[in-house]
Amino acid sequence: MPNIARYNREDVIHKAMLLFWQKGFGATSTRDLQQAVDMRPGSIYAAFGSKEDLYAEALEHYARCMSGILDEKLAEHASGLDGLHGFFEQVLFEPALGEAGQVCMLIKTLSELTDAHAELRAQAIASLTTMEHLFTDIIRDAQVSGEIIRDEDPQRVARSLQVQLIGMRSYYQSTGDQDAVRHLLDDAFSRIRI
Amino acid sequence: MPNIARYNREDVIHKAMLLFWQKGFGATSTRDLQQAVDMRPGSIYAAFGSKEDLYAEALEHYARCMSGILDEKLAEHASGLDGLHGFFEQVLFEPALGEAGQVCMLIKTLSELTDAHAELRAQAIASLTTMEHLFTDIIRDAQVSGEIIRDEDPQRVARSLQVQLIGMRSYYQSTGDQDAVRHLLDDAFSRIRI
DNA sequence: GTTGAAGTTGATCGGTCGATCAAGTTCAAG
DNA sequence: CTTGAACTTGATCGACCGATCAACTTCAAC
Repeated sequence: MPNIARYNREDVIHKAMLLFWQKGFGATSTRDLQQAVDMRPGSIYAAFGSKEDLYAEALEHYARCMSGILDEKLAEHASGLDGLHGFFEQVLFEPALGEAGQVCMLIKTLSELTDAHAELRAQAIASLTTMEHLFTDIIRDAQVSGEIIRDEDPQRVARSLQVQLIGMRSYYQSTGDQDAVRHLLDDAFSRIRI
Repeated sequence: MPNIARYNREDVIHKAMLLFWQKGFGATSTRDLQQAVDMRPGSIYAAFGSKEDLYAEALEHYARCMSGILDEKLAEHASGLDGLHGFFEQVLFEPALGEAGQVCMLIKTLSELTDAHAELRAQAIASLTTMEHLFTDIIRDAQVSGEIIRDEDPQRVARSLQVQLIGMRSYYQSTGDQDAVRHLLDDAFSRIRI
């Protein structure tokens, strides 16, 4: 029937995600977005509705990417715990997604936005919860296979790891001290092993 | 000679700090500040120079408050490690400064601001480093007094605690799960004791 | 009481913000 | 070809941004 869309939706969302992630929601202007995705305002608003809607899609895309990276790492290692360790390593040091030393986009969202954007906050919280559950499953499996002592609540261990990952990413982006973060990472995992 | 200032500088900085901390640098408008500190734009700019300069003073004030809280807690406990534990507890659960469940203002600053505000970033990093050094001194003393095993690098232990505090504050503000954070906090300290 | 520097006020500056929309363009369907 | 719905374009909207400044007020010094 009509004219065909000249943009690739996934590509646009990915580029918007990288820009939002780097600059934050408030500091990213619609002009910045127009340039980053090479679309004019009318097209963007027709395709995505509003800046907030586009951010929501970017956030979902981010969470999907992180899950994808975890899956990759789990596939690379026979041991789930090694896979999780690899995931932490990649997220911290070989981002492949965005720049090195960037804080988690979910955490950055929650840090920046108030209840004036309650939906985006809720979405970020939901994604964090999902990640925690993925971690918990890995820890539980590691207990079954004897890599971790069994008498620890797997959810508590997973939560501790997630908290430490959040902290390490903040610390790394502040100081850029890769050696220090390496030690923190290795300590975090050696504490729970065997 | 002249007219006397009708405002109390410390009080204004404190109110500005609370607002900046809650909303962030970019999302806090000069109108918001005018209302919060009950001053007109001309007076604010005459007294503080610019929004960025005022933020710098607010950030310094925040860091001073945190050091003050740590000093209080150290004075309350005979053991430095107990004092540090008390500091973590207060910062997480009885803020007294600002609202409960608020992310560290230094971390929030670093999360929000890019190199376009390099001076504010540098200031936040410097304050974080100062806190890490304070933690390190406490850990070293605790090793001397036998509360912690001696063959651990005190800086690494301090860094681990700081990273966990950063992570716990983010986690707490995301989930509001006080019990979970309580356990994380107790685990963090029980891991290093004796 | 007069002086004048310090402090205050609120209107106002140019810019940028998120969002809109009439006009123009494209292309599968008939 | 012609049609017309889908899509794109860029000018433009009102709102708000950080910052400025001329006019005004205050009060210690003389």
